[in-house]
Amino acid sequence: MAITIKDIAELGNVSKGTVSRVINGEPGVGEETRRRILKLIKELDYQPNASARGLAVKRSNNIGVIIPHTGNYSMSSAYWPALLTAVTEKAAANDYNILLSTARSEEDVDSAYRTILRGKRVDGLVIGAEQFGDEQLVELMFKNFPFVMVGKGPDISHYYVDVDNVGGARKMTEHLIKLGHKNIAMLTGPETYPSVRDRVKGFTQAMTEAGLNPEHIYYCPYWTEKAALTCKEIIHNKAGITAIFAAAGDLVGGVLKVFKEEKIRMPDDLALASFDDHPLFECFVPGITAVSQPINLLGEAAVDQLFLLMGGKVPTAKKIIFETEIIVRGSCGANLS
Amino acid sequence: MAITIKDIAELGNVSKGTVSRVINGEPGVGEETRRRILKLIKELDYQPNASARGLAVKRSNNIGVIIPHTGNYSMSSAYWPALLTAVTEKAAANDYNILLSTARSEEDVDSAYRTILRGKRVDGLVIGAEQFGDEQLVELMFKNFPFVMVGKGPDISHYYVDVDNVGGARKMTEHLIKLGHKNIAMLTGPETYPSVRDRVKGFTQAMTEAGLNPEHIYYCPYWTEKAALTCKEIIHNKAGITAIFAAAGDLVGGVLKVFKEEKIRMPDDLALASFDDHPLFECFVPGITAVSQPINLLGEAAVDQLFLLMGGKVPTAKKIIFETEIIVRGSCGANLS
DNA sequence: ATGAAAGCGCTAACAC
DNA sequence: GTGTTAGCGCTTTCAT
Repeated sequence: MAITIKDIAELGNVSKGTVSRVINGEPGVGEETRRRILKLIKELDYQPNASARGLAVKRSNNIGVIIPHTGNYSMSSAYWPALLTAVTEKAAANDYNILLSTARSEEDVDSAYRTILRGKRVDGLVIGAEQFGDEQLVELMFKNFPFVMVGKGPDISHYYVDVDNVGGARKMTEHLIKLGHKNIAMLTGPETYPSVRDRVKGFTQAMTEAGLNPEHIYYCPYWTEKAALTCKEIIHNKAGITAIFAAAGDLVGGVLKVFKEEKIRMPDDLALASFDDHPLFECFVPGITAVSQPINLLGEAAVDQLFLLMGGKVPTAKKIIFETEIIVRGSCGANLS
Repeated sequence: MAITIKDIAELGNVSKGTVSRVINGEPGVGEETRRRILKLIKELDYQPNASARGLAVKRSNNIGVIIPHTGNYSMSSAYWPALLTAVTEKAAANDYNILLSTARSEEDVDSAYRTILRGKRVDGLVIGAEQFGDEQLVELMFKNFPFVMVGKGPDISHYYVDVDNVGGARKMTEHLIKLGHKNIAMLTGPETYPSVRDRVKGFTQAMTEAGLNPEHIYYCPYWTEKAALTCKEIIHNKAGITAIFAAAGDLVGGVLKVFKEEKIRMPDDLALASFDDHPLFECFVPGITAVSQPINLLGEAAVDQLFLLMGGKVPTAKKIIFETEIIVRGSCGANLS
């Protein structure tokens, strides 16, 4: 039988109330008493029961994380795992645990939503944008439940953290242009995603400003096989394209596979740039130039915001945007010294 | 204010007890009543408070997962994210949530241990082997706390799931030998890890049986930079080595980086094989031959075992071992049709 | 089939 | 400074 606050109280010849005060570091306990109880707690290796405490204070000390099904062998991007790690660490530093929910389908999202959110299992939520539908988001907002999104959500304006997708895509496109590419194709995710739209915007801006025509934009689900198919389309449309900007880590695998199959050499036959970096990218010959996102910062900022929200405070900023960095490698033709 | 069982009871003109029975699908409730209460629950969107229920039944319906810090951009392996996904899914299917703890250091492990395990936050634990020290494992066993390890733990004999590391390494080594390699170096993890020892064993067996000398075994932490350094050592020791067997996904990045730097071509200059597959491996030219582990199965089996343990049952097998599969690509010189 | 009531382990308000 | 007590929302006997 596990040891409870009552046991400690009896053994220490004090009341449960006093023990509770000691546990929570509250004032109003004699120095000697406190020391004695603390010693007892340590000796008996007592830990307060989380459910009981949760019931009493109406807090779970858990924060829920809802992200897409990741770690799947079919995903070559390390984005979500990295984010999860950052969030978990930051939460742990604040004495919060992570309740995880990975969602593959719409129903998963909904069931995650029900089990995790309801029943006060969590005090707040970090949600991978694109995971929730508008209705659910609206419901959360309506209930005034604390949550922050990672990545800009649908249309709904709520607290979120994100990278500067427009800027990142723009910088990369400018880099490509500077290297002499004029006919650049953009391979990107589903058109409905705000992040996709922003990346397209950045691409379009850079192209237009350089007097080039951003006509080759290919939307494609984040799915290797489909990316490969779309890549083939790009290659075979004979539009004189010299560079492909794969605007998401998950798409790069598909492109690389096609390059391999069709013996396309980077950067001479075709240049390749990625939005999202991966440790293996620098192992390719040439290395794959990529827009690198500060995922740790995203995760930490998300948790910071969430804690503010959970504390009933109003964060100063509704969104927190981080800059990206281009990691120049050889895949686009840069002259690497 | 959130709606409680009391509200439902009053609105339904029944007692809380009856509502409780309905919620939990227990018998002893009239058909009409049950229907009525169910309807009410749905209408009011009622979800029982997890803490309260946990307190009453002494179960959290959470299972804890303790794995190494993953998703880190410095890790090129998808092993832990994939495992986490599988575990989460399987748990969700049984109405259990995942409480995550990623541990970077020894202290992290200990704090994870304290916060998660104690206080009945979780009813059981899935632990990435190599995460816990012997003392903690012993403590868990002593307390008779249900847990299963993924990967064989230190010396302690407890329930675990794993792949056949000996067999996998052996198969890969035989593959290498069949392709004509005689002087093969094994680059592997820390010597203290049971999985490492098993892989070394498999390698040694295959070499010895072929009349070859398994003398080139290099132990190295799972850390890209160190792997690169060790790889250079292998290359420069001029022992006439023709193939490197990197016995963990995390090491492959280091090797590839060196290959790139030193312009070593696979498989002619040096062959490369990996233990652990990754979606990007097939994108390299040539593709990287790898031992593929059935990570999903591992995760599911771990949860299955854990549920048995949690149910007070004694699983029929103390360990569950899965076979690996070699994915032959071009990096070792195979003649790909 | 259903209600009443005790109790799970803790916190918090109030007393002294 | 410390004890007492009343819940928190649920399950679970035990009556009826």
